[in-house]
Amino acid sequence: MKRRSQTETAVLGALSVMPMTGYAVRQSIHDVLGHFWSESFGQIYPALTRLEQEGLVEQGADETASYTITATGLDRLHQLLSESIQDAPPRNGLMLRLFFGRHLGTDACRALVEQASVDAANRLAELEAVRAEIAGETGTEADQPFWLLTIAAGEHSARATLAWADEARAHLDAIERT
Amino acid sequence: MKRRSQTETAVLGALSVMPMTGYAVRQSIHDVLGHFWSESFGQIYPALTRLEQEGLVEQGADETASYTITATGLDRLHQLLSESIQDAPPRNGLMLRLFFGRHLGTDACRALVEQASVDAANRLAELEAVRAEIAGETGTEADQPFWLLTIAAGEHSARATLAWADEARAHLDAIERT
DNA sequence: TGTCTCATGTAATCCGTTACATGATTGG
DNA sequence: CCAATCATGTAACGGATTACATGAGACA
Repeated sequence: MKRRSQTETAVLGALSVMPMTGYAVRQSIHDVLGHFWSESFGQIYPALTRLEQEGLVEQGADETASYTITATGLDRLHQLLSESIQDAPPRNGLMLRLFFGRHLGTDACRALVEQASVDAANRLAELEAVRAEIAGETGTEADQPFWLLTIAAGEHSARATLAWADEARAHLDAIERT
Repeated sequence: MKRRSQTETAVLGALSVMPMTGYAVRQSIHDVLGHFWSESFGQIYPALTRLEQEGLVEQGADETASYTITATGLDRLHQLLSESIQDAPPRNGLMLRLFFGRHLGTDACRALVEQASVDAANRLAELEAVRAEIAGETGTEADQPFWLLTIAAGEHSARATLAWADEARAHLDAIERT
């Protein structure tokens, strides 16, 4: 089973919130979904062209060159979202390094754990900022409860990393004492 | 800055534990590191050829066709592990769907959350099994503390997912009642 | 004898990033 | 007026999966 690109899902999703230019699509995915998703211009612009050819989005002929999602586009979005999740194979660089940590040394491992801990703390702060940002938006009230769902997931994940880092620190000390 | 493949790191790492065939390299990465890393044959075999040409691994000319890591190979492994982590851009299919959950409907979202919860519970069980498996191994005592470090990370992550799922269930109920 | 696992490899294909190219508009 | 941001695209490149092809040995 070949795995299909999910770029069009993300683009249609972004346009389902409000009409936007391609640039703004990238912007909003990066800013709001950034902890869970990413798209590059090299994907977004060709995708928009395809979507327009299929009549799923329309480029506002008015002064704003924004794209608007059509009724068919909304149908398609629903359909795409319903498809089974295809997860990318895991590739966790931190875990790869720690797994072979014997060859890296406990000090370097400790540094990696510290870095992960700091990153998680930053992520927590950013998620808090995003939460505040979307709560202040108007016109997206119906979407917000779902957005908060994903933010909560990010927060749980970040806090889990912090807790693990504490454990790992002690663990590494114990390794060194043997 | 172009992003280099980390396949050779994974392969050298696997061979640093014990000599193996390419098939067994894939096997052990899949079985033990499976929650954090993955490699396919299409990557492993060409990588082994390259590594052999560079003198980082040697194919045992004896009856076993296993590859053995050389002293230079160990140096290279250390060096590769020390390089800065390059994280793949995030692509979380579950979060993408929940984020646009308004178009998916609360019932479908609930099903996604349930699935994630079940998956996390399974992951927890598998990690427990891996923990038991490696604890019983001999000849890998020096590596085991580091392996346990990664297993702990997986467990924290899985438990965080379970906790989030509980929260999400309640959250979705609240959405529906409005 | 036939199927399953072990074992090695290659070719097609695609996804996605990065880099490059270009231009309009805004604001200090 | 110059820099930064907004805006749209394309081409090159590389990484990785998937599928295909092949064969040996085990074992039932």
